[in-house]
Amino acid sequence: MSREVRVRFAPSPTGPLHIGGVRTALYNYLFAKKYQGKFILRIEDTDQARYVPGAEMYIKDSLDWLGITPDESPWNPGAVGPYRQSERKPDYMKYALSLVEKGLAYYAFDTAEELEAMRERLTAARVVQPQYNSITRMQMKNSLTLPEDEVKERLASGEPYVIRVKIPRKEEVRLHDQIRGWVMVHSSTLDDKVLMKSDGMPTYHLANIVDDHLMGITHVIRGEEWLPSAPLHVLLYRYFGWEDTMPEFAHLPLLLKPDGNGKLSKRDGDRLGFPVFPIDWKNETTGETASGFREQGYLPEALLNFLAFLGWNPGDDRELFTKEELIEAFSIERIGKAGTKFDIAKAKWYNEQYLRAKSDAELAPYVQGSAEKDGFQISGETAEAIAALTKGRVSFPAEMWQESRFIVIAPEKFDEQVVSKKWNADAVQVLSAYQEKLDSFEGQFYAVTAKLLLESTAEAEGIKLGKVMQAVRLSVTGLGAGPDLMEIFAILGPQEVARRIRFALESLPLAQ
RNA sequence: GGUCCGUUCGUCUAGGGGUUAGGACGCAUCCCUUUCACGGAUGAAACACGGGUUCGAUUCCCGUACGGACUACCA
Repeated sequence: MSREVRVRFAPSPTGPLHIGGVRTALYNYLFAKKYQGKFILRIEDTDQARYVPGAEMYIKDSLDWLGITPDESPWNPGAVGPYRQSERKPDYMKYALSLVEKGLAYYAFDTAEELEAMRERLTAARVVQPQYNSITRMQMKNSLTLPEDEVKERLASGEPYVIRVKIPRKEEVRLHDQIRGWVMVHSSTLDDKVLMKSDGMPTYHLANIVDDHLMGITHVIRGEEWLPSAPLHVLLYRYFGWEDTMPEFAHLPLLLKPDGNGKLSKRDGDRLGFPVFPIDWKNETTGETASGFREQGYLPEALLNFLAFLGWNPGDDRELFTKEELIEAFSIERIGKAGTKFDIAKAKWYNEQYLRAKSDAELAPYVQGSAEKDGFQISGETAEAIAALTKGRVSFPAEMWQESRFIVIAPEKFDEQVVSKKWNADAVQVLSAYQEKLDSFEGQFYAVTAKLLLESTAEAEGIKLGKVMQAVRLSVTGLGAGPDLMEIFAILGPQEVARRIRFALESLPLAQ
């Protein structure tokens, strides 16, 4: 009988969640849902110095926006809470001490200066990797080297100490990773990592193992940056006697910068012209805002789809997946091994696909919102018409309004390049006649109606419509290019079109 | 430096001992369009290198190169 699948996303609230973290969360979510398991959010706030207020809510808001809401979290706790490590503080010392009792960990009293001196001494002695390990620990101040009485005395006097894990001298540590297969590391390359810090808080390594065990985590899906410390984690499971329920590991390939080298970092923010955060993040100390995908106009379902394909693929040619389809298709076996460069052009393409798939009614509020920011109130009807006209031409919702604001705002200036090239006697002749016909027009004014009327006008004047078409567009929109002109006429209505044409005729006298 | 991980078109990737090495983004050309886009079609574009193993390696093995992660009382 296999256990219920339980996975966790465990960010530390040290700032805004970056997009790589979002992908990790997504993969965890997809995996959990695929197997009808639970997706847990655990806040790893054991580093008091780096704690950033607001980061927790940012994480929650980001996940909510993308629809990858945890089944258990600080905000909807399950049975294994609390879900913030700072609130689980008493547990960790207990577990660390159990290791000390078993002789698998020890107290260490070395000061920062002493540690630094040790590293310098080792470096001077040409030791390739100066570290606190099975060899050097015998020259340091710890419960392995100090007399028992002195250790007790130091502890009783309240002297600061840490608890370090005792890594075996010679041992091959084997670790199975679902993406990379078996990974072998020799314990001699590992150091005696700190488990409990002198402030009484656990380090990531201890807290992570204890919590994953206590929370019944079955699969650890996390970034590749954790692979080097995974052998230590395996060792800890063994030391605690939890090997039989040790989770499966899957270390995800990293998200890389699109330019140059290295992993995509928070600093890359707006440097590269695209966001690396899911939603806007305002830095309270500097007052600066790092932009997010949401505010840039990315639709959550598009970003989700894009993110899923960064390092994973379904094995066939399909690329457009709803969240439900992703859940159905997802598997750890199909996650790639190599790092993935972040290509914003593809994200944009996904956004276009999802934008076009939306109904005009769904898009209307976006148009109304943009208009309002611009200082205009427009009706739902107009907004829908604009959406219909522009959604196939743009990448982001806000561009629909930008593409068509001349519908609401009559042009006062005209594109000079188009004026000089296309504004001529023929155009003036056709437009003069057309505006008169529009004035006397009665009945429903559809796009085809507008077109028929324009065509017959040009014909009556003996002028090829194709020669003056751009001038017609110019007179009504002020521009040389844009959405289907006749559809625009239909939205404006005959009177408004006629009025604009007259304004253009007055504003643009023909040069003699 | 050390340990670990990786390497198919510019990018995301499929594939896998014998293939015209497939798709997508982007790019180019053409078609559609009385504009610009959308859409459609076509095209250019890749198995890092060197050794093995094999009748045959892009695919398996080893090495090299290159890239990346880690190397804190940070996660």
